[in-house]
Amino acid sequence: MVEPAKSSPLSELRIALPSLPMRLQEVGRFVAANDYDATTRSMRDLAAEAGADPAAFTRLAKAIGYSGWDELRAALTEARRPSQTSPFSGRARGRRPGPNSDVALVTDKLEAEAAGLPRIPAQPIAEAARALHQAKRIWIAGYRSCRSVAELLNYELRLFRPEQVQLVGTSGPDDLDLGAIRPGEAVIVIGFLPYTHASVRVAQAAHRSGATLIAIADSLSAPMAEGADHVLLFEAASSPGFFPSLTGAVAIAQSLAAVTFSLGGAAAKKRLENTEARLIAASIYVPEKG
Amino acid sequence: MVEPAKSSPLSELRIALPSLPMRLQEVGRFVAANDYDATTRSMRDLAAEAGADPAAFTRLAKAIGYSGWDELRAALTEARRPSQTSPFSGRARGRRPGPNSDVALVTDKLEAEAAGLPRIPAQPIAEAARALHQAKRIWIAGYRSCRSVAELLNYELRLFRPEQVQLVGTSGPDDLDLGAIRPGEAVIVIGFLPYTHASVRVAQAAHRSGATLIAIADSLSAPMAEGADHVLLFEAASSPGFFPSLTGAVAIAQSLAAVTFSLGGAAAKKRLENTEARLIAASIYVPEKG
DNA sequence: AAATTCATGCAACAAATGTTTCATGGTCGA
DNA sequence: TCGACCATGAAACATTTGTTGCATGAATTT
Repeated sequence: MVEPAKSSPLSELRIALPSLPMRLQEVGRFVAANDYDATTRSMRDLAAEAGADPAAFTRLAKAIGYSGWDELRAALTEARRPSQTSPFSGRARGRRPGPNSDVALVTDKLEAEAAGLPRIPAQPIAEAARALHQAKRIWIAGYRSCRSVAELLNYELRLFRPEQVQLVGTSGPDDLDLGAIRPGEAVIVIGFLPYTHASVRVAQAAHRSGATLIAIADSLSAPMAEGADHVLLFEAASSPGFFPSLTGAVAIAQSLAAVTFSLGGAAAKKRLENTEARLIAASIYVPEKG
Repeated sequence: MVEPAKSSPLSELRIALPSLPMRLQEVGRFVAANDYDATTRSMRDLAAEAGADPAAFTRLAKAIGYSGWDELRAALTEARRPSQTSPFSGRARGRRPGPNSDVALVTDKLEAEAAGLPRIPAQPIAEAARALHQAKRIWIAGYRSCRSVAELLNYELRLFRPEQVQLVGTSGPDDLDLGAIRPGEAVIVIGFLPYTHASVRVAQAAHRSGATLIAIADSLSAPMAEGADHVLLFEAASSPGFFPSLTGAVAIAQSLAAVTFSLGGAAAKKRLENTEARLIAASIYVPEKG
């Protein structure tokens, strides 16, 4: 089974979709949107639900290069087969470059990261959220790869606390912000090995100014976790690959935002709704189609 | 006879298993071990593989309380349906404010997101990575909450392909970049519901210019996924909380970067080492203590 | 305007599906 | 040992499945 790694039937479908007759497009979209039902229920059954002719399914399959609906369905079924977590397929060293080694790498990575998430301690997150809830103002700092996490947190918190959340270093050099930190405010610093000087400086400034310091880090001994009121730990090195994993940090950030929102109660909800209404009014988003 | 309150059909099966005739036990074990095939392939097909009589499957279904094999199969398929909300999500609704409810929210969120990661299709990621590997240049676009993912991807790819990766909209308005996209280049667009007009415009520009379009999205029917050469799906709505989850998107982004790096071979490794050496020389990082 | 191609729904077809019946062979109890 | 019972496989059954030929109507070309 050294197959040349045929691409997924769904992507074949999607590529061929625009060049198909209208009815076949319709059916094709239905299959793409309900591919699980496509693998389990019968063709006629699907046709009834899609409001189309059963023959259209056969024609669709042939149009994208299969001998018939049965063959397409078989391909979809294989594509959906749950990843066999065989102990041998895993991290067996001596992975040779080949069409399937990349897929194995991805599967390993996803599984490892999924395994890491439930190990994240929940209680400190809830406590940190309470601290955020009480803070008059929230500063967020993250550098290099962690900047993305900082921005995500900044974005989500601003949805319902627009005036009170600020990313460190957006309006000028970091130092301007560092001097502005006051007691009663909260500072979130995100970082993992190797730690940047910049993040450590933010943490120290927060500590000195008497603000609440929340560190999202990969270790209790991380320099920005020193003197922190809350340390939220994630596993950065748990997954294979050339780069430490940020999935855990993102999950923490989102949980933190979710709990803080939940603590905000009706007021937070109202402010979120206002923000969304404003975005819709500015036609930032594509209108949903029925 | 106290029925176990109709839990999963698989556990019903396991419970009734010991009290069944030998052949039915055999078949039952086969079904339990191959429940995915049980939902997709035909009864006779399974019988052939299990080395049993087709009738045994019908008898097994009746023996554990179903009207026939069809009904058992239907129950199995429903139990396996992917978009199924996790059994924990029921807690989310009737949650009362209390000291532990926040912790429960965090736990639920982390569990739900962990469950979503292995469901991410791995193959399309590997294929998209191959496309990135061959691309002369890589553009990355993401707006609003997805900007953080875009920046993460940008950061990681730049570690080993510094001159060839560019975030859309960093050096002026987006439109400047859109006109610069050429065939042979690759464009990555990240987005989920509600979709921003900006992301759709980038996708369309990529498509028009003949570049390879890679969409990281929550649905095949996302507007920026139309005409895309690769669509990488994640579940944005799978987890409780006020905001869709980006964990899946981040995991995809990191896997994509990892595989692309792996495809880059020795050259990529060398360039990554150079980059790191430069960062250390500039003393960006805090030196590790022994 | 006529001819042609093509998309599409309907209906008939052969093949495959799940179920049931029947004959067989084995086991247990009287 | 005989008879009742049950598990089991093979074959026959009605049903459902995927497919294909055909007629219709719209769109495109000549």
